[in-house]
Amino acid sequence: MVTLEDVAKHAGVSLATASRVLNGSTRQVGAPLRAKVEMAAEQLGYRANVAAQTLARGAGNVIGLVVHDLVDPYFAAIADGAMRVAESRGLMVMVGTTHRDPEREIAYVSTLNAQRVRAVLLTGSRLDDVQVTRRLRQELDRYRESGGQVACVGQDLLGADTVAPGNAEGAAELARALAGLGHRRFAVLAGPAGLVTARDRTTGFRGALAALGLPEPRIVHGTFDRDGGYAAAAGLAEAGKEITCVFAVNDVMAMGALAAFRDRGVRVPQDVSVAGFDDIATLRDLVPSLSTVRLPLADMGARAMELALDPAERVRIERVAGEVVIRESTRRLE
Amino acid sequence: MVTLEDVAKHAGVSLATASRVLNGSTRQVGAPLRAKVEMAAEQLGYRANVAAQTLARGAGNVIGLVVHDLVDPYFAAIADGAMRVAESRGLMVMVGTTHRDPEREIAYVSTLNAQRVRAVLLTGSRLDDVQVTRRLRQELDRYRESGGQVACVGQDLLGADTVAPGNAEGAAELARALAGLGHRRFAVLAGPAGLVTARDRTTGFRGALAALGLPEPRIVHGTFDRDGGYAAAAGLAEAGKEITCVFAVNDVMAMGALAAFRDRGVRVPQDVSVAGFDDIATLRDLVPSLSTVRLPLADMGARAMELALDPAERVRIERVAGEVVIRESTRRLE
DNA sequence: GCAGACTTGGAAATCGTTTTCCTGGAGGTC
DNA sequence: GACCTCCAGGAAAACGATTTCCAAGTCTGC
Repeated sequence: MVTLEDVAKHAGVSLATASRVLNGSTRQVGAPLRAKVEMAAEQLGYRANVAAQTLARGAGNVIGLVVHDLVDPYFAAIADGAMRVAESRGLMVMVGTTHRDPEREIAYVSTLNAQRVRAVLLTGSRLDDVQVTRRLRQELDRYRESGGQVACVGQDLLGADTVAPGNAEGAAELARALAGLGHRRFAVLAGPAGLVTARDRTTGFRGALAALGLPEPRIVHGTFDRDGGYAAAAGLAEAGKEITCVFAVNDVMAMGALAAFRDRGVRVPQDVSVAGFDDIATLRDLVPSLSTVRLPLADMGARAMELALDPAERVRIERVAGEVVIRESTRRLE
Repeated sequence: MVTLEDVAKHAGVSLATASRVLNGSTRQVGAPLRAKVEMAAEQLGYRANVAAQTLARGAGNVIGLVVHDLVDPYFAAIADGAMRVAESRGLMVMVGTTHRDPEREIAYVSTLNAQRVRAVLLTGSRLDDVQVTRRLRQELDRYRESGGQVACVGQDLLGADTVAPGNAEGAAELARALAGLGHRRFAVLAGPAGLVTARDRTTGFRGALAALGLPEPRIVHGTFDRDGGYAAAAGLAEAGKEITCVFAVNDVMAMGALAAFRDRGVRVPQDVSVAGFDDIATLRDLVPSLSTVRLPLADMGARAMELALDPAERVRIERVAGEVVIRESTRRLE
């Protein structure tokens, strides 16, 4: 293991000079010495020890990123956007996946704190659990006290810079668009009861329907993933036929719903319309193509990273509006 | 920032004792002191400084993971498997995305070396470029000299532990299966010319056809992603009609091909059969469902992580066989 | 009751950098 | 030419842990 001292010795200069040459400093070093140090470093194959640098400088160049599930394209897209920004600034990203376990999320913040990462990005929906949220906030506060930055993608529940998608508003606008197509009797595949994102989308949707004087939609809970959408839609297909339009609170669930209907011979959109939320890129080629609310996921991730990297006095909440996109999976009722 | 010294002082013990209590050690500490230290740490909200630990111990608990593109479900699945193993051992994962730029890959190895990560996992296809491969190997050697472990998912080109999917064999078996369905005139959406994975799958497929005495398939190059599949299939649809089966060298390209055919009124599988490779989970709900070669991606990622974490004397190459899965996108010719 | 073995606690060296001082020489001004 | 400023270079003190070595007890066995 070749250290800076080896390089300095080999170049015949002091440790300080070698450090100044190799790892950026405000101080100047004369050209001849500079050249000697660079030569020596090259010859010996010197690689700075980041742990030592982090210790000495008191701050590293690593960012912590916490997601629920990397395989979910929603998180993959956000992570991708965030990582591009980090890369462009020469920072490494440390990723933790919670698999939707809030305890793991708290544990990750603690670990990332120990790693003295420069900032932590928390992405994904919070649970509607005061206890857990409180403990998470506590852990975050501890991290901030030691100089860390925090940013979120999702709900503004943690007192940190947040990129907040307009879940309720987007869902409401979707509801109005679907009502505009003539739909009256809806079902909502609402995901888990305790998940704030799912709840916001559900209530936004219901609220808009109520404002239009339309009947209450049928609410079906389930998991927030493809299988949850499948199961919920399957239950629906068995039960009543009077529903003309199903809103799944995310695209992946909508994909599951599509599969469930297909397996049961229910045609989409002829027999029932289906809409999702997120506009996941990987799912654009589904047949029928999915009506949904588009969220600029990569941009949201990128923006959150920027917020974390360029701290401000005040807590900043940036709202991101979703854009309703009507495609083939929802039809106009005559 | 509360340090171990603060804790020790607060508990009225020495630094050494505090260290032994809080951060695992072989040495015992008496119950009363132990309790005092734990109390103090709790009260002060002590979080160990990993940079300092890494420096003192000479080895950190971070793993480096290099992927080409996190949004590509292929890499997401591998990364997920790898990260689960890392998590189960209490290790953090630092992720770098190359966006298919081999220079970035080399740069990442260098950065991860500087970070003194315990192991580096390189996933994804190598390019068929001797220069780049040589330089990457050089960087890896430098990393290994300083005690790092390396493992790959993909081709065995780097002299490191490798989990190697049977690309050629899987493609060959797929070719035989498709021939068994009565197909004779094939096209291969072969991806980029220089990409080893793409090349292996293409040559495996061609080889099997040749062995069966079937005519040469038509080879169309393009990018390795959805749009590449779309463009290649689009070109194909314009040109000849005599082709009855199209093999896209990965599922994402096959999805693009499906879309291209659909847009042009070419029915799959009635007019043309389509097969892919990988069996991406997110794509299981495509219509028609995709015939493909299943690769246990998450397991491969997990296995590579295990190889990296449990080093051996000899370089280990583990071959993973793909399993042909025939679904709806390929039909039997009568 | 005592030699030897084992255990527990602490002082201090160490890990590889950065950075603060300090020093001596060069350059500029009057 | 004296004085002041500026600057390149080096010695040494952090940074926050771990770990080696040493000293002082505490057991054990006879």
